Amino acid sequence: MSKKTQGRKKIEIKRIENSSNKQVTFSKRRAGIFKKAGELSVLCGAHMAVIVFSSANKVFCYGHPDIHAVIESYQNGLNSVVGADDKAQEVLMAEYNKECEEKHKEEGELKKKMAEMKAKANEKKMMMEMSTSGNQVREGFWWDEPVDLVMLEEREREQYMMALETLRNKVADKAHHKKILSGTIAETSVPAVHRLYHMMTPNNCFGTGFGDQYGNHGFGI
Amino acid sequence: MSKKTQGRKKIEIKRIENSSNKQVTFSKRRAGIFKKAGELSVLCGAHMAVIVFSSANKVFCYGHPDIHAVIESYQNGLNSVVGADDKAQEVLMAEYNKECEEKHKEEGELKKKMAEMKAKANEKKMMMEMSTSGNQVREGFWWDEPVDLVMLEEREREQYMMALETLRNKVADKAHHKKILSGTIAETSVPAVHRLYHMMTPNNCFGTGFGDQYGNHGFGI
DNA sequence: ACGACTATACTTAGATA
DNA sequence: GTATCTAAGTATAGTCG
Repeated sequence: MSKKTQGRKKIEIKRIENSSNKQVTFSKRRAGIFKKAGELSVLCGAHMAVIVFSSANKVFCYGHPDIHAVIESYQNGLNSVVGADDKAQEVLMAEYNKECEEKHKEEGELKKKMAEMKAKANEKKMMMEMSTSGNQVREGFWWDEPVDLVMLEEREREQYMMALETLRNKVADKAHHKKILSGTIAETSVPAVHRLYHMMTPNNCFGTGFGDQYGNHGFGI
Repeated sequence: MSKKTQGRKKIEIKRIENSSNKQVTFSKRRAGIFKKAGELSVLCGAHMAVIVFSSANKVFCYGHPDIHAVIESYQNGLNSVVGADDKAQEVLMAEYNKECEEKHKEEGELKKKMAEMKAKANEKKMMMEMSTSGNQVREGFWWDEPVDLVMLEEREREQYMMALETLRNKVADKAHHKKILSGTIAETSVPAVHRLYHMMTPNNCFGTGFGDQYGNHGFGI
């Protein structure tokens, strides 16, 4: 019998012109990279940040242990702790890493709670979509899709933000960590953007995305 | 005849305890991620930034079309251009993307020049290493290894910095782009770090790393 | 547009030098 | 610390529902 598919074909690494093909490839490969990033973080304890803007300017990101902290470290070269000598820095870093590990464990619980809240939001979103269009309902994982905070009831939204903030502050809100990490949650570092929403990726990702409440690939700024 | 190797074994995704094993895995997988990132950028025209800190706090990064611009976009949500309406923003973004493409082409030439300069630096580095130790000479690609600017003659170093800055400013140094991108090259955003050096990864990466001139995995800042 | 499938291309763990 | 090799593990291009 003949083969069911041709299987994977070799492709040249150059701009994909076919737009829908490009969109599919983007989704698949983005997911692949985030998975790899997560694995590297876990396997090697590497701190890292990945930010991806789709060609439609939608943002996706991954960070371990905390994307903002990683970016800040990158930008400051951990310079905010200058003054201490190398040994002191080493000690600080050891403590910091230890706490990151602890935080890692706590994520499990928080993720569950967040997942529940997201589920609620997604239900509402589904219902809205069904009532506004004939499109099929999304079935992907919650973390693959930005979730509109707008969709959450005010109180649920607050809970969600709290959960995020708590998680973030678990590590950040300590005297010496305040020197390494600064700012609180996204609102302070990502000011006044209309149609702001938050998204998460599988592991430890606190990112910020821009788009409209319909999930369009609109010009999301 | 028996098999030469066992081949790849399945591993659990959990912290690798064996330190040298971890180091090897880190290098391999980091390279893998950067390659994937480069492919995603090219295939889908995605703007992206990847920052990785090794557990020894060495930094590696990748950015397309410009890591600093991507980070800034992420942090600001392109907010610096607020005031304009959506349509105007769309036009700006189209222009911006177009210029990114142009810049992309110019990179070819600049890369050659930089490669030459790097080659000089590497020669010197090799000679130093040979005279100070019996270690074998590095044979990897120049972009895989941070290069000490210290190793460059003052004038060459200046050329190198100029090349980087020119490239960066090709896009950044326009009236409306000044609103989107800001700052110049690393020195301004990564202040006074001892033993500062620059590194590049295969595609369009302008990053900054911290370490000593011997490439040690010291506590790098 | 998205998910499942599957043959194939690609990545990589472990061993070795 | 790195480079290379190979078998086996994974990611994914194209296709179909």
